[in-house]
Amino acid sequence: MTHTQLRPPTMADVARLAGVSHQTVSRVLGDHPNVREQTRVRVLRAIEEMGYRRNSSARALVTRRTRTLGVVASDTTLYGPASTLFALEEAARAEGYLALERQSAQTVRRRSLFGRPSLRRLTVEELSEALDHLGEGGVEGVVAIAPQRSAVEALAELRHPFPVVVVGSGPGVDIPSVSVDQQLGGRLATAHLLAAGHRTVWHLAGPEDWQEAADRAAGWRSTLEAEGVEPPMLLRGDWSPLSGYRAGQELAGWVGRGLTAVFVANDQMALGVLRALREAGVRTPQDVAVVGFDDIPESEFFAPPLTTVRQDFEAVGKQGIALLLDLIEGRPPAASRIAIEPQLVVRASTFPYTAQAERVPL
Amino acid sequence: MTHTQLRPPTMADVARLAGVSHQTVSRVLGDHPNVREQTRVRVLRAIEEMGYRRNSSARALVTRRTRTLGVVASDTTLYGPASTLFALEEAARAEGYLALERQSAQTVRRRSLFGRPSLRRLTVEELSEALDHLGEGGVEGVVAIAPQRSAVEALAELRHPFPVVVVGSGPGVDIPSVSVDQQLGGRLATAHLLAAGHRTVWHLAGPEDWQEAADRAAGWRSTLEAEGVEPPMLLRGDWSPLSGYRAGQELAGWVGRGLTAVFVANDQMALGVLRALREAGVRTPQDVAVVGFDDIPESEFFAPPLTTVRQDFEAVGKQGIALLLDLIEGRPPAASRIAIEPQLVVRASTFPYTAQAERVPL
DNA sequence: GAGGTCATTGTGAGCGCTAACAATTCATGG
DNA sequence: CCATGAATTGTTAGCGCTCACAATGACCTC
Repeated sequence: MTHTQLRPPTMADVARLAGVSHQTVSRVLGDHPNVREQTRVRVLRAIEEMGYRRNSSARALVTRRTRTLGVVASDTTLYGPASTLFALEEAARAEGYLALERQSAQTVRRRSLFGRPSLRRLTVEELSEALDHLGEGGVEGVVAIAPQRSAVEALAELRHPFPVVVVGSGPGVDIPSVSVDQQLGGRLATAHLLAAGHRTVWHLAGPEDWQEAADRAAGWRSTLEAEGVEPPMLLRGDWSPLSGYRAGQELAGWVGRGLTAVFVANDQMALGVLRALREAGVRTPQDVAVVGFDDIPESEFFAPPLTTVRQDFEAVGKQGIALLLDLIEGRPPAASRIAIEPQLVVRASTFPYTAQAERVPL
Repeated sequence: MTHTQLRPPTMADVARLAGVSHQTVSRVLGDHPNVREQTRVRVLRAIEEMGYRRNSSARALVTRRTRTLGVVASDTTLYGPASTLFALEEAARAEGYLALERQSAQTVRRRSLFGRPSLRRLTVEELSEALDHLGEGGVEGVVAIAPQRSAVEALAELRHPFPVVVVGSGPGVDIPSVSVDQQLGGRLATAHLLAAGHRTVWHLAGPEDWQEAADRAAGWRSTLEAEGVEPPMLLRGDWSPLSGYRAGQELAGWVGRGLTAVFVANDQMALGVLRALREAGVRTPQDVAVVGFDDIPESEFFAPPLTTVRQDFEAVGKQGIALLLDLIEGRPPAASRIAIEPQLVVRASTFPYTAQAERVPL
């Protein structure tokens, strides 16, 4: 047992031991300039000797600053939200803040009967309760990792005594936000496939309610339309490998009937698609090229290694915290809608960009 | 903008509006029994009207309770630590606590040159700083997700004014801990392969410093030795798919020379092994059976689907928080070394248990 | 040597809340 | 009708800290 149950020493105790007033101790701790070196050393020694630490509650009470930020997240078992969360904590720490985490959905069972937790919509009540909870924890502001449109809308309705920034959801309701430019990602993926010679590109999208899913699909659609190509039927999954597998089985049925390339809205579903195609005797990329989204650490080792779109979560975290701090400090924020550029990572699941430069437009 | 910059109302403000004393307001908020219903309603209405929230710092100052727990983690991009973190937050919330998160390693770049962040050892200084930081955030206790032996040792040395519980590291230094029984996991995996008819089982272990890696290897070794089998050369990786890929290339060279089964210490490395074997023309499971560890959501969709060992992180989180709270409240903990049982999940990367029941002992 | 300036230290108040105790009200029974 | 005790409400004193201001003393300047 390396901790004691005794009441911890106070500033006054330290002051007494050092033979100064409590205010001088406070000054030393606050790096106040006008303290004689000799006094400073004496105080520091006393602090060391007693193992003194300032009481954060007392400080927060008088300064009205807790130096704590809240993070609300829903399904943090997904790669994107999880990566964002860690980037946020890191950025907050760099700014001298602590991160209070709070998942807003109730127990997310690790996997349902067949491989994946079911995605839950965030209700207004859940979000409201989460914000209240964080508020009672004394946060000065909150970053919400809210990729679902419904969540952002709920956030816009809610009243709270601190600023809130949304990350992970693109333009939508009028809330300060930071996100990766998902439409651009969709365009990059689709254009890559078209440039490799494919006449058209199919798309397996994410859940309807997710802003990111909608944006990726919009990027896909606009790229096709700009080339005068009628977008084929859109498939939907729930981000899970299993849903990708099922969609892949369906896609396999279209091979030979115009399907040669698929843009899948995330890497996990792409994994399922790859497996379904393989089981159906369809080769990747010879018969069907596949592009994913996210660039999870595993995708480089899929069979075959997956071409995908990488998102810079670190940048999202940094910008999100920067924006939130601007709001907290009352500074005019540099921008209240920040978009980060994604990046295409080409691997073996598509033909290299240069291999079939000849493209046949319709 | 849904927040105001005005000074928030205090209990006294509410009391004035409701025509009672601030203490009565406090009583209402604290669900104190002896408050007349009529008064209660009046106070509640005033609270509602002013949008009043209790000041957590003031409460914490006088009650000496912050209802906040800290979590230190190092590499939270790995599946295990990440899952544990979320389980901890959930369990803490269920007990009415908030979770203050703090990563102890500095910036973990998402991926180094070739696919993975490098694993960092936690130094005593880093851990010490992390605990200090959390301490200044007012935590009542800390859960450390510390799978590295060096981290646990550092923790044992450190002096801190609150209880600390370690999760994810098995028995070792004398610190209260909760973890999955990794040795049992190693035994399950190895016994499964032996029972399927393999003469021996190779092992690709995790990094040397990781307690989990050591325990899994120990379970593997003891199972072989109990059967009178001399354990083959042990390979090491760093948990990443890339390191698995490299080890897989080496393993492929041993096929035909007694290698028919491999137990890989985590699923990500197993993914790399599978790819290397495939590229070398080695079939799984016909030529070489592979077992992983962790049961990440993707492993069901690997090529082939991976037999692996599932860990119950939710249980780890619950037990970890329960143990920490016992310590905080000064209750005698039920047990200060808790082990959770892992579970074998059989898939196509090994022959089903029943397929080759005939086992030929040496 | 009086007056001024600066560096250094101390004093007092009060942040918003809860806990302990004091005061008031109300119903009841003798 | 008044004592008696329970129910209800109010009063007071800090929790440990920072802020504003006051006090002290050393050192100049003319």
